[in-house]
Amino acid sequence: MIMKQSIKVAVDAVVFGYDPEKGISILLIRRKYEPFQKSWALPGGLVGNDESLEDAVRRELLEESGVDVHYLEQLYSFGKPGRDPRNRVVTVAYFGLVRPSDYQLAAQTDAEDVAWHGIAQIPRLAFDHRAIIDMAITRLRGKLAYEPVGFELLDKKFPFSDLENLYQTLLGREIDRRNFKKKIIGYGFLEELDETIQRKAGRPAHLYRFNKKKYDELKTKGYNFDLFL
Amino acid sequence: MIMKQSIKVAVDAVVFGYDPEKGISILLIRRKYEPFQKSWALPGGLVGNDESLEDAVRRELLEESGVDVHYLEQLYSFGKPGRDPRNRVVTVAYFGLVRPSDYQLAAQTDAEDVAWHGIAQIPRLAFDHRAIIDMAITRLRGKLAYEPVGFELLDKKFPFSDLENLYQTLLGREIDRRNFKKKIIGYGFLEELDETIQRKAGRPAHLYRFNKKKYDELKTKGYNFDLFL
DNA sequence: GCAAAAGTGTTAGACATACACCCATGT
DNA sequence: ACATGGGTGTATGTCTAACACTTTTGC
Repeated sequence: MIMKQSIKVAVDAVVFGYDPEKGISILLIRRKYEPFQKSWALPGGLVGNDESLEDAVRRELLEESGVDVHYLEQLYSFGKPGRDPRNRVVTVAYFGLVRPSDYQLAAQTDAEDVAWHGIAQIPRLAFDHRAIIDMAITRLRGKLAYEPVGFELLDKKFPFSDLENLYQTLLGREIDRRNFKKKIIGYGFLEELDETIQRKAGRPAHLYRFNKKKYDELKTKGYNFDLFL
Repeated sequence: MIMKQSIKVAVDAVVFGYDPEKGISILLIRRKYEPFQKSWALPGGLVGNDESLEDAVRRELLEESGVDVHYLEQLYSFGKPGRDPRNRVVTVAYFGLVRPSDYQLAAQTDAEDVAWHGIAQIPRLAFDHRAIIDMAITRLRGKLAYEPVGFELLDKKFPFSDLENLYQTLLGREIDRRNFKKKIIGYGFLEELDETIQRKAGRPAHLYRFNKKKYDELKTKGYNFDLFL
C-alpha cells in the first residue's frame, strides 16, 4: 500500500538560558556543512539506530555545543514534507533549561560556532527552526504559570530580585514585588541563606536557594502552584 | 559517524469518546497481522513518504476504524529502541476527541475489528500502547482544568447534566451542581436552547449548545479558564 | 546627602465553597 | 403518591490585587 518508507529521524534542542543582565537566551550553533552552511540553527542531528531519542539530543548537544542540560523535556515533533531540502526528515524537538554560567561553550563536529542569542535577536535560522523556537517560547511561558521553572535558569544561590526579574521578563510586564514574594515564600520551597550579595549600588540582598526536595514533596501531594500574578 | 539510519516513522491515535451511560472510552482496533496478531492496539501505522504526520493519523484512523476526528492534537513521540520487535520504529502519538454517536465503526485494512473500550477495561495491548494511553489520559485530565474540553465529547445539544457527569467522571469525584453551573454559565460560551429532553424519569432538562465563536473570542482576549471545582 | 536596590503589611474586593429545598415529569 | 432527575440563591471564608515608605549600602 505504502511505498518503502524513506524518512529520517532527527532531534533538535531548544535550550534556554537566563542571565540577569542579558535576559533570556537560546543556544544556537552555526552549521559547518550544507544545507544551510554557515546559517545559525538549533543544535541537533540524526538519531542513532540504537539510541533513544533523549540520548540522541543529549549527545548532539554535548558534541555541538559542550552543554549538558539538567532539565530536558520533549517539546513537539515536526514532520511536514519539505522541511529539509535533502530528504524527508521528522524531527523530535526537545526543550531544555540551563544556567549559562555553568558551562563554557565549545563548538565541535557539525558546528562551526556556538553562542547564546537573546530571544529578541534571533538571526535567520536554518530549516523551520524559527517555528520550533516560537513553540518553545510559548511552552516556556506556559510552564511559568504552574511550575517554578525559574530555578533551573538561575544560579544555585540567587537574590530574590533575580527571580522577580526573570518572571517580569518572561511575562513581559511588571509584577508587584510584595505580592510575588509573599506567594513564593508561602509555598515554602525556597530557603533563605545567611549570605548576602551586592551587585551594584543599593542595599545588599539575601541569597536564596531552591529546595527541590521540599518542592517534590509538595508536588506529589498534588499541590497546585499558581505562579501568575 | 553514525551508520546509515534505518528507523521507521509511524503515527498512532488515542481517540476518546464519551457516552453518558458508559463513561469515557478509547477507540481500539484488533490487529489482523503479525506482530501482535489479534491483539488490541491503537489505530495507527507507518507514515507515507509525502504525507504530513497529521494526514497520516487521519488516514489511518479512517482506514482502520471509519472515524474522522474533529479534534486532534499531537501528544508525544515514543522512540525507545525495542518498542517494536521488527524494526526500530519511532511513533508520533496523537490525541483525539470525538462524539461516538457521530460514527459507525468499520474495521478495514490492517484491522480485523474495532471497538470502544471503557478506560477502566482496557485489554492487554500491542507494543507500548498501554503507556501511550496512560499519557493520553493524563493529558485529558490536565486539559480539563484550563480548556472546556468536554464540548468535543458531548453531543451538539446536550442537557447540562451531561457536562456535569463528564467532569465528575474525569475528575473522579463529585462536584457541586450549583457552583459548577454558575461558573460555566458565567463564562458565557454556552447557549441555552428552548428545547428540552427527557431521558428517563424526572423533570425534562433544557438543552445547551457550545458557542465556539464566543469561546474563541474569549480565548484570544487572553481569558483564562479555570474549570476545576 | 543622594541615588540605588532591598525589604516589608494592610485593606478592599473578587472568587470559591458549602449548603437544602422545590419543580416537573413518569410510573 | 412516590421516585427520579432538574433547577435554583445566599452566606462565609479565602485568595488576589492594589498600594508607599523605610533600610542599607556606594558614591
